[in-house]
Amino acid sequence: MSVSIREIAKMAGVSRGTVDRALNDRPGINPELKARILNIARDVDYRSNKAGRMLGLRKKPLCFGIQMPSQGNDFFIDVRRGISAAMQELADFGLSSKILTMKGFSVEKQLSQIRQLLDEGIHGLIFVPIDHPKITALLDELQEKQIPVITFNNDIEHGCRLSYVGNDYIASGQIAAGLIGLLSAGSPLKTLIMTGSVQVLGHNQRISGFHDVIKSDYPQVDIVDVLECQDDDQVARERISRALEQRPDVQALYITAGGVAGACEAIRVRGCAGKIKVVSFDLTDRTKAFLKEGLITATIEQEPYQQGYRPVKLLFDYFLDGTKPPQRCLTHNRILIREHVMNLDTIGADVPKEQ
Amino acid sequence: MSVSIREIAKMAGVSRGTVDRALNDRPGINPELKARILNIARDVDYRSNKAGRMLGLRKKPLCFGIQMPSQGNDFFIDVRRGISAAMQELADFGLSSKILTMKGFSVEKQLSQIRQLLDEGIHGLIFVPIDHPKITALLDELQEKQIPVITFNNDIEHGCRLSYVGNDYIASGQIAAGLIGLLSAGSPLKTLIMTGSVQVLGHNQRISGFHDVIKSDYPQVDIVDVLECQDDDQVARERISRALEQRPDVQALYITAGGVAGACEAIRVRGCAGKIKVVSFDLTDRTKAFLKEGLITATIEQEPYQQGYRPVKLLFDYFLDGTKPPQRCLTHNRILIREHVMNLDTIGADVPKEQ
DNA sequence: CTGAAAGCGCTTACAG
DNA sequence: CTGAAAGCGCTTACAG
Repeated sequence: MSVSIREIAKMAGVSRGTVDRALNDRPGINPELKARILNIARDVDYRSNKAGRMLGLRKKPLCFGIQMPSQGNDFFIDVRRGISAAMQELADFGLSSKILTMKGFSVEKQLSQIRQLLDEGIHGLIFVPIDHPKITALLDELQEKQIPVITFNNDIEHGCRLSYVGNDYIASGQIAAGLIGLLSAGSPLKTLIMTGSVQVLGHNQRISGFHDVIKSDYPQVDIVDVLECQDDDQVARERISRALEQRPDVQALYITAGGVAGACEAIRVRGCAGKIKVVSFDLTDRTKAFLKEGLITATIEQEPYQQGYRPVKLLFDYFLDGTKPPQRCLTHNRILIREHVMNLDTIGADVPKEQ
Repeated sequence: MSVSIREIAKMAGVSRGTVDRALNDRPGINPELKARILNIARDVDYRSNKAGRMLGLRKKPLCFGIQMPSQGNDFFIDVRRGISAAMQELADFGLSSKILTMKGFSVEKQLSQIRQLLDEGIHGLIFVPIDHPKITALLDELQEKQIPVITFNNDIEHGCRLSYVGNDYIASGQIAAGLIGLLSAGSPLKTLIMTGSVQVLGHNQRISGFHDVIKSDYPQVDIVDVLECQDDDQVARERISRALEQRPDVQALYITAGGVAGACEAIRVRGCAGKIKVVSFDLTDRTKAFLKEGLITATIEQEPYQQGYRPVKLLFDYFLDGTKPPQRCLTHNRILIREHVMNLDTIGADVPKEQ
């Protein structure tokens, strides 16, 4: 509980309005006076009180725009839970949001949806960027317009945003390799990789992180092939089925992205359930069922709830305080095994579920 | 953004003070009038605004008492980080705290420290209870005095508290069993258990959860013995050393509590590093080093930061809103392997570390 | 360029 | 039992 604006006004012998102008870089104040006030504020280590600002916010309520490729993608169910929770928590402080979603990754769609949000009037933007020059250009434009941006789930290589909340794809690939290594128990293990698309940076990073660790620490693991399934279950089913036919010696499958259900079904049909070790990512309802069944050995989850919750909170705090979040807020790579999902209780205190 | 108290006052044709008396069960109001006001509030779905209440709080600032056995226990380092973060976040709303800590588990010490906190004047209590009738009795007394309590890290069987934040010890034992089962790769695995104390409920639950899963799902795993080390590294070193001498066929060690460093040193001295699979709990600096070395195969962490952060937040919200938290807020059982700790980045977005 | 007033929603003494 | 006023810290029009 530090000093209030009122006390600084008293010390400087001016009105509270003038102190406010000095502290918040508002126009219309004598530069010398401003400097004097800022000095006093620094001396007494003034920090604006959140409760006061929060109440004041209701006069000019904030609105955030959110854009994401969540349609038809179960991963985003928990993301949306996180967003809703944060919005509910902050609704009392006047925060509202406009959410636009799309199916799949289309640069044009993303651009037009963000334009729409801007037209409708938003103070900040939260979205899952596609790594494309047009999006980078848009980010530059937003910076000009003083609209802060937080990316989540996927980051953008070049382009300025306040922060990124999400997975470190290289690290998650490394952890997958560590798991496969442990599961090998020191014996040779022929491993197949199924990836979503070689065009997607994150998928490739999950392969390169995996590859590096296998090469340096688990030489007994032999990567026999890398298949692509375009995140499509049907394609995954066919490719995996064919691969197992051609290579009956495959003992492990590492899936970097989508197509998990298709791959698992192919394994089951060939009678290999439980014989082939499967490591996947994320935890959809289908993945959960395969874990219970013992078909998937382990899955690595990336805290989707937090990926929705945190960006909203961070952006709000930025408006309230000017608090700058870290450049990257990495979510934890949660290894989940059968016993995690057999027991509903073990969800984690940060992920409230409906009771 | 719902209606304000002012609007309800207008609808009821009374003053705001009267509405306040009705809504907050304050004395001195005509019962009929109160009922009428409450009806209106229900009709318009009135919810008090947090920002308003938060600002009002500064007149009668809240103070929480915190008591825990953190002295000389590295597990509590992250717990304290979580507490500090929550306190800093809420300082603007007038919250302060008094923290008393002890070394080990003494019922008398715990009682006297809590008495001291009560004497100094606290509005709510957060602590790690010892499961003992005297503590249960104290909880009853606190309920009489209307002082809400949140337990964390350890719960108390009988006794009323607002909520518990911490591990589900049975579930964590089950997950440890799942890990050992996977590491066995289907072959027989002679496994030794080292526990802290057979007097401690949590330690026993970690054994029984482990036992149940092994029995039903991994019959190839053979539990050869259960040793006790009193959470003491010296004792652990000796017991494990002797056990390995007598039973050179041991292939895995499951450690339910403390003494991890002692046990690991014994394994290293006997030249069994990497040959014996070790599963432990929590992540101290020493555990981290053994994971990097490859001596510990996996450790199960229980979100210590959240165990400090959440209770403070939940108790504050309770005072602000009357929001009742769930009976139990379980923290996630995080399986950590070597690759998690090789890379500092993968900490998790909910655990801000100093950069 | 500066000040005085009103307001955000809720609570709390103080009058009546 | 009820009301009118003042205040929590900050912001924002409106005067001057």
